[in-house]
Amino acid sequence: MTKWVYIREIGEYVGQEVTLKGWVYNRTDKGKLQFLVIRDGTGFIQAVAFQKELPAEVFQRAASLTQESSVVVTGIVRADPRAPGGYELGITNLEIIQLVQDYPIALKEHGVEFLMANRHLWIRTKRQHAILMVRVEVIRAIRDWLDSHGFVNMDTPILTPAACEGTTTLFETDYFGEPAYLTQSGQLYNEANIMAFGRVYCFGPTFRAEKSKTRRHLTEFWMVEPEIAFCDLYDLMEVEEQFVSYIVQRVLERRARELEVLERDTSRLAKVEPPFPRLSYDGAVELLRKQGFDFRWGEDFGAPHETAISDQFEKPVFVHHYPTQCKAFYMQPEPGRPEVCRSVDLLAPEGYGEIIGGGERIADYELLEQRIREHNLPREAYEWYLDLRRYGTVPHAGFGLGVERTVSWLTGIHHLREAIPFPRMLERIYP
RNA sequence: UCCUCGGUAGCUCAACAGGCAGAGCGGCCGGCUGUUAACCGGUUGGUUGCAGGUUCGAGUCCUGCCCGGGGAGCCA
Repeated sequence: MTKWVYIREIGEYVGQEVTLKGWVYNRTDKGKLQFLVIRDGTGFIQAVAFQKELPAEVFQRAASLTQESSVVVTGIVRADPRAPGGYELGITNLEIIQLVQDYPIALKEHGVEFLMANRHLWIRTKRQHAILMVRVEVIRAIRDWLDSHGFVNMDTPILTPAACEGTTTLFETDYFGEPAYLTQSGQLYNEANIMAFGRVYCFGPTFRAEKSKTRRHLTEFWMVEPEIAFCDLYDLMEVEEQFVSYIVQRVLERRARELEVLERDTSRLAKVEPPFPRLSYDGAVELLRKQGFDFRWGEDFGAPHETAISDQFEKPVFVHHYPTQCKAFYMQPEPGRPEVCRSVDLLAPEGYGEIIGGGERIADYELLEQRIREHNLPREAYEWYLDLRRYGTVPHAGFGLGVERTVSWLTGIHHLREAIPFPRMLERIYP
């Protein structure tokens, strides 16, 4: 029995006979010569079967293979410039685990509806595999950077008793006869956690029952939310630009092959290093008006506005000091100018929009209590949150980074439904 | 919720002004020792989203419904 190896490490076995276990991605029939593309989850490799060099039944099996049939292939690894990837396997034996009939997805063009209905199979294709491996790297980079910069992972509940931010729609569920809601953010709990642990982050799925039907929205998406005690708006922006730059450079370094499969132009990504440009909301409004937008001060930016702003910069751009009225109740107002608050969003280049939202939180008990009243929030649900300002309050800040939007930007894909294995969207919960 | 585009073979799409429902891919059969979503020849394949209506005749026109794409608002 020859050694079972993974395609990822095939280059280490040139000249040796090895065994691969995987699936037939495609077959090209040349009569007395068969080209098989085998995938095993770690990569793709061409395997070649010559009729002359094989027992008749082995060649016959190779010639009978259909797309996505599961196989165990043994052969000699050789470097060959004619093979995609530079290596190929000269087949010496082949066992079929299952011969597949009528695999639905051809390696041709398909429509969105068909592909989404077959998402469980679509993820096997090269392009989807590459996108999801970039996602893997983004998530690893997030954890590595935070873990090595004094943050501790302190996860927050998914089932919550009340809205974190009262405005957006919540998914309601039954909690032993009481209504409970799927979380929209772990931030409020993070604020409790920093008073115990200093620097924390939570990382998990987030749910928004918004009836949004755009390329930038999912109803279930993943968000990492760091929160820092003794931190103001300006400290926060420095953390964010270090963090995002690390993620980008790490993906460029370790997922170059995947970005090549995706034909991503990486020249702009390579420039993503601190510092990022900083633009106040006032400055952004001025910039928009210069470009001919009829924009009223006090409104939040829509997608076309975000794109117009980020197009002016090569790197991601911070927009800070939004009007207090368009941000959440806990945002710290700017001293001496209460109509704006110490919030900051990070807009990705190339039209990928807001990937981070965050800011400095209100530390003062009286002011926070007043805001809860102004926003008509149920006081009793926030009693524990007010305790954080009663017992040792400190200036603090935090942010949330959307994983799928970040992956979409880095991979250059058009729609973020491809940035998660099984997207949950409006009117779609299958498969 | 609103605006907009669409639904025809397993898939991607044609079908003029209402007049025999077609092609490519896939599948199947045959050919080829260097293919890269191979190529060549043959062949198979249809409740035109659903329900009504107009008409000698409807994929095509009308009404309602269902499903999907793109966008807006809101947000990461």
